[in-house]
Amino acid sequence: MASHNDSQTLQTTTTSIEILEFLEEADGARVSEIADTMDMPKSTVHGHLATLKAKEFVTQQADFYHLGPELLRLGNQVRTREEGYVLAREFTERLFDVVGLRSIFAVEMGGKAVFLHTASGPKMGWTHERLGNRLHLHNTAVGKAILANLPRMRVEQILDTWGLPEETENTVTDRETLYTELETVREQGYAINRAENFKELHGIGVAATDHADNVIGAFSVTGPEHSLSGPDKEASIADSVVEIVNEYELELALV
Amino acid sequence: MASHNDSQTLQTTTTSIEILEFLEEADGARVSEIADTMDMPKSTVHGHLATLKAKEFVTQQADFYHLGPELLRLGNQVRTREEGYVLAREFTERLFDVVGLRSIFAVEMGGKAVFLHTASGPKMGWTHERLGNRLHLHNTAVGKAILANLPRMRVEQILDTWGLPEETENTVTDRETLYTELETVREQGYAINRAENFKELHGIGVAATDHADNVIGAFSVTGPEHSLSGPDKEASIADSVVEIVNEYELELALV
DNA sequence: AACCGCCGTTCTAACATCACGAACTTTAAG
DNA sequence: CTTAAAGTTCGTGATGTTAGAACGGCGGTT
Repeated sequence: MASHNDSQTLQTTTTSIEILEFLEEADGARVSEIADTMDMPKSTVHGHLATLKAKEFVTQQADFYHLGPELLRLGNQVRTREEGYVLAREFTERLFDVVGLRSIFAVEMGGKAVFLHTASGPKMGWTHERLGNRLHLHNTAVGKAILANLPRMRVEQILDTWGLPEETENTVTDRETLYTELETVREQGYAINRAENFKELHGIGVAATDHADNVIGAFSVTGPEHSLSGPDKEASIADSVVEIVNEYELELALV
Repeated sequence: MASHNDSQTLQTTTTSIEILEFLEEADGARVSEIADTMDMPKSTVHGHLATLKAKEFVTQQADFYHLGPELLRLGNQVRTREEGYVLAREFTERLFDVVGLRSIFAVEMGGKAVFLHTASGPKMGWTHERLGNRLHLHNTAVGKAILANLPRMRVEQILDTWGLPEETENTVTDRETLYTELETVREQGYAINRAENFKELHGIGVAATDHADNVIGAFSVTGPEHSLSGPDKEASIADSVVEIVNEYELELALV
């Protein structure tokens, strides 16, 4: 099963992780289901599951395996590593209360935007399952807000790594165009996503920085075009987001 | 480095996971720090980190490694796997609003209580970092509430696995005593923790069940003795918790 | 400015360990 | 009761992992 491996990665660990990822999308599974789908012997799968179970990365309920609590514990550390991350939860909720649109807080990790908090009405569904998801920075509101506050060198590095993949017809795929847009973002204090990442989904994002102007992350609100567009509407919503971010930065400075 | 390993677990995966757990408690680390502490060659550590990084289980910031976003994504699935888990977030908050004491929602996994949601005031601190933590069922309010609603056979199985470790002088360490207490829990509809798990920390827990009386999890409020004790106080707080749980169960049935 | 030391990364060879498939056990179904 | 399907255990051979040394890069020091 070997073959030309990428550089220097351990196969056993890789396989274990792939099993975890399979369990995630399958929402739990049994040994032979995994073995069949991933084309491995049952005994191999069993060995991996036994190991993962010992560390509580998976739990077993009578022949059925699920992702386990230790993943939740470790994953939660990602969200609570920094004071600013924790505080952002409250302000994400507050942002939703004020604007009434799905609100998120995201940070940059490895050149992508990672969702740490989301808030939306109980009936709006699909809020939770996106935590930890990664999106590109060049085609999202949070992403552009963050990029606009990063040193030019870092931005280039990130674009070198990930490029500017076109995900909708509105995606900016040219560096120079992006650079001038980031300039605009710095001037007006907020970034806009006009369905550049997902069809019909618009967003307004604002970056939050600490006392030394280091970016912590960014807040944004998203919704269908009609809920965000119109010059006055856009400006007024952007104002609300900026205001929340200001309060957030203020409170963070006090801690 | 081999030696007498537990049964049939894969060492490579185990090592990778141990590195993750080290990163969790150290709040990030560098290669040689890990190598020193865990007594491994740097090259080995590097190989593990490279693998984990490729899967975004860790992120790298200039020689410094942190837990990565994929852990958050997978961990979050644990919290959102079932409808009832997701709905519980809102009711945990609501419980805190009503009672004003630190509130939690926990479920049973592998015979232990796993924290899925917590709510407390912004200034009460230390709420977040406990998600995913596991506590015993026999010495916590949520745990006893859950046990009281599980079939006797299952309870015995769990006690066989974990025993009844004594964590404070108040911990119930005798099975028969526990069984009679569970009987009381069923009668009065709520469970009490009188500093049986952690010094001076009391709690009141109530289990939530679905239409077929299967336990989904349990809500509880916790605080220092004086905030919960006194016959009338205890009863009135318990009433509040029960009421929240009733509303929760009702809404869950509607979905 | 050059040296030195520390740290991360790459390389290679040896051997421990993991993957595989067959045998065994258990559970469910007909 | 028989048969089937799924989970688990076991042994062996091939592979991938480990360990340690060598390399390269970075920062501090004299």
